[in-house]
Amino acid sequence: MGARASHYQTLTDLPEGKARDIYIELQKAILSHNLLPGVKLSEDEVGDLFGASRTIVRTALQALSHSQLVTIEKNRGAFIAQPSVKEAQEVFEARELIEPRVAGMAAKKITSKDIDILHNHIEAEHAAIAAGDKGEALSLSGFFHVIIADVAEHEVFSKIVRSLISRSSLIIALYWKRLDTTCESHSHHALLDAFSENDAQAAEQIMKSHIVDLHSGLDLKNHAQTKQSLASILKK
Amino acid sequence: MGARASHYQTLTDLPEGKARDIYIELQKAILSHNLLPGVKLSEDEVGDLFGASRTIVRTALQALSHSQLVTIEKNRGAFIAQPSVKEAQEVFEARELIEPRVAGMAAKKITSKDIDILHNHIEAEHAAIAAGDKGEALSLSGFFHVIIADVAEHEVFSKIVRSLISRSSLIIALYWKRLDTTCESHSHHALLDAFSENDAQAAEQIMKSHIVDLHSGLDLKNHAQTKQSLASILKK
DNA sequence: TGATTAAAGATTGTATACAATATAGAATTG
DNA sequence: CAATTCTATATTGTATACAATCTTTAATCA
Repeated sequence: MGARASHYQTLTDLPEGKARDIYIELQKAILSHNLLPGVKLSEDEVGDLFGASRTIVRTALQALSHSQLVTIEKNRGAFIAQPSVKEAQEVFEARELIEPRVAGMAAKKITSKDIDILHNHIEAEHAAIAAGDKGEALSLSGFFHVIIADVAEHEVFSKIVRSLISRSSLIIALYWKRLDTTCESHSHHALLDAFSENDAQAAEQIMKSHIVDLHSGLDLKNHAQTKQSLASILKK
Repeated sequence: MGARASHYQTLTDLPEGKARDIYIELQKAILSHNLLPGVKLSEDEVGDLFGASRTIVRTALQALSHSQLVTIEKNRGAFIAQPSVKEAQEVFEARELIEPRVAGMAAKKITSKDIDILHNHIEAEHAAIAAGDKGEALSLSGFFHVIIADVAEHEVFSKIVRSLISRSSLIIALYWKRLDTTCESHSHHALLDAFSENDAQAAEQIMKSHIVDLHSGLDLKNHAQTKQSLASILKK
């Protein structure tokens, strides 16, 4: 449970300060589907919302743009990114290559403390589902993968995985076709078992099929372009 | 030959304008080892050099920071990044996983026009070596890998590869131990052969051992921290 | 002399004013 | 009435002024 908050942190290298705070808040809203693809992030609006000047807001928005969660169009402004079908394919192809390797590395290094964290994480996910908070559940299920990358203690892979998972959240917002988001828990439990036994090969295998399964849950024909307002939602 | 310039472009999503120009110029200087790890990039100095205001310079520096070519320290400024030994290891481990896959994909999609481009690229590399321009030669040899990623037509992998190769340039500046930088040409030629025959497996295999070989050319014990001035060099 | 402190200078952090551009609405024209 | 042009408004792009912080130098003290 307590481990969750910390995982919103590190997609960005922004130094501490308001810009970083804004980055993290917006990221949180995006990953939990409170801000949907296509929504405009006006500099003034964001600035008013967080009590920051446009200078600061721009720093945060540019950082989000570099993380590919936001698209900045010249003279038009910043919008929540809308990954194309091709990008969606590619992101999951990349995950299918990289995350199994990372899971294997994690299996070799994992400690009992890490296993506890992952276990608690799964429980938090269940709690969120029980509470009907789909966005939070989705966000948690993504961070499960991030924690694994952290366990592997490989910063380069970890950053790549973070980026791919963030983008997956946008992709899921646009293209997810299944009604149940809970089906994944099975894979996550299976992973946990493999980790407990330090079985790198099994972890790798399970992760691979887990991601293939997620990939197959996308409907990559539908183009669901969205549009909606901002301030109302962010003020949780 | 003509293909070269275009490959300095796309590590950044910066919209066209001065900030992007500055980004590209600084990147060029970094990748050709005209700006070495540790060098400070003062906002005023860069601004004077390019005739831009600090606002613009900061945009460029922040973008470079997100590409991990530059490190920004709060209240201290921007410096050319100095990858640690651990980061160096990790970057090459990532390359060993990702680039062979990308090479395999490229082998399946490559056209005769692409092969010409790669061929010309190798010749340009030779020419640079003959002209004694080591920095240019190194830069070109990195971009060889980027071109392959572009041939694979996989933007997600391509961006990752670009990022890893850029960082490799910094790593080589700090840790390269061999005297000959030309040894690689053999691998590049071998790759070209595999591509010509659309032999994905061979391409994958050759790329893997090529990167392992590059990795082994690093001395990951020495810490060579550098320091030097700026404006003199950038004014080519 | 060596170390510590204090002041001066230089550099980055932030807010804001103004310019350039895009957007939305009104007026005009066929 | 539809389409287009024009005008007013709102939004982003950029430069600059001022504040906060760090760095360097000088001065002080043991």
